[in-house]
Amino acid sequence: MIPLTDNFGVLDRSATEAAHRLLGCVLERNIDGHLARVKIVETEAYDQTDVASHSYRGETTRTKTMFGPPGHLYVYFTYGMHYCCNVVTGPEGTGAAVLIRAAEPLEGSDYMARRRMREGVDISNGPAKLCHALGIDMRLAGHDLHDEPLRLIMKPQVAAQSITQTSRVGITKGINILWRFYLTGNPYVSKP
DNA sequence: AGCGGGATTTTCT
DNA sequence: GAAAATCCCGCTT
Repeated sequence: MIPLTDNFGVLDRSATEAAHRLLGCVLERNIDGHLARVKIVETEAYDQTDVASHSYRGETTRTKTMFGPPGHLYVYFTYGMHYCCNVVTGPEGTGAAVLIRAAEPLEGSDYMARRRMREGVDISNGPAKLCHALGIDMRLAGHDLHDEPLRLIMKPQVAAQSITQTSRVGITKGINILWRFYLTGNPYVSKP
């Protein structure tokens, strides 16, 4: 049954607002007969006005998903071996997206630990670790997060007082803006 | 606990 | 040709 209101509507906002709202939301991955569920605990915002963003120089083959509708998945391959995933936000056409940097396993942690060949926080305390744990690669590039096998389940907004806001990680440009958000004290945050 | 380098490929200068 | 929205291993304190 189709819900009366599409709760993905909150993603049709600026990347920074959406980055707030995505904290505490759940990613549900169906893979290989397993169900893996994780809670998002760390995010970063990017948009076309931002020198650190892949969308800064406009739409390209690589970044076209970022300029598409909110609620789809922008996946990129980096450092020759890692994948990272972003949720596209709004307004559509502005090249805005939120990097999912870390998440806390809720279900299927044994399966994810096996994929990662690691245990505990090392399962998913980083953007490439999370993608490895959930089996996210270019096959899911542009995927609509309403649909199987990877769904985003929106949750109520987390209280502002439990969110820490800092500079983003791993970039050399745009370090002056505080577009990284995480759940204060959560052990799965990549770099507290 | 902290630093340095290697892996490995896409993208831009 | 070099940097990159990273991770892992090994060496040094």
